[in-house]
Amino acid sequence: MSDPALAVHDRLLAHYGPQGWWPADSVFEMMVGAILTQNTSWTNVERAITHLKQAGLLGAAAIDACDRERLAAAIRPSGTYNQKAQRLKAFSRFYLQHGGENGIASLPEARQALLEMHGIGPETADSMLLYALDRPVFVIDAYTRRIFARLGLTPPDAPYPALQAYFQSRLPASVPLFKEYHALIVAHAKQHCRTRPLCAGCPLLPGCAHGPGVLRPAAA
DNA sequence: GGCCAGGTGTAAA
DNA sequence: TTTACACATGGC
Repeated sequence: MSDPALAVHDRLLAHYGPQGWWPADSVFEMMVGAILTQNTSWTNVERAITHLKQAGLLGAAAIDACDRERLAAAIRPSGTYNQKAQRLKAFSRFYLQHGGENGIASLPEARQALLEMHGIGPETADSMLLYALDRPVFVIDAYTRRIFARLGLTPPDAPYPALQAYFQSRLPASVPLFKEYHALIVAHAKQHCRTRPLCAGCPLLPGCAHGPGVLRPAAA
């Protein structure tokens, strides 16, 4: 009998297939995307990243050197662009000071160092650690909290560290597994569990309309 | 026109 | 220590 946390992953993977996260051309682009996607749809992040590329601003030195207003204008489609411009500049400085992703990756307390930066919270830090730096940390987002609360596996108000511990204590510490799992949760949430407080047709819920063990889209 | 998006930080109560 | 709000564009 496998753990429910692993069973959910297996069902999601069987249904949706590998998600291929994180979509980016470089490690730095991934980390930029992690900041840009804060409370923002990925399609808007893509627009912002395209603008950055066109402006020659998708590099730490370029972001560090450019005016905050110009950076903000480039990332405008991602929303909260003034905040994010400031955050990108702070992160780019951090990135340069540590000698790039390899320097950051070699920090024993990389997570703590990221969290100490203004504008990088636990989800952004863990997204960077998992997808950009290949550290086996499980990323918790609003979807994860919502879905697993609905499944009755975790308390709805469980704090971030408790949810992270839930997964990390039950799953093998595998970077590919953690990457795929978080991506699958997002893919599933987009399709089924966006609405609150309950998604009656969610195939992961007990007694769902699709019957036991069956995963397919809620749309008829 | 309202709600939501691969959150985070700050300020009231 | 909770709760509320600001940040802000774009899709549905």
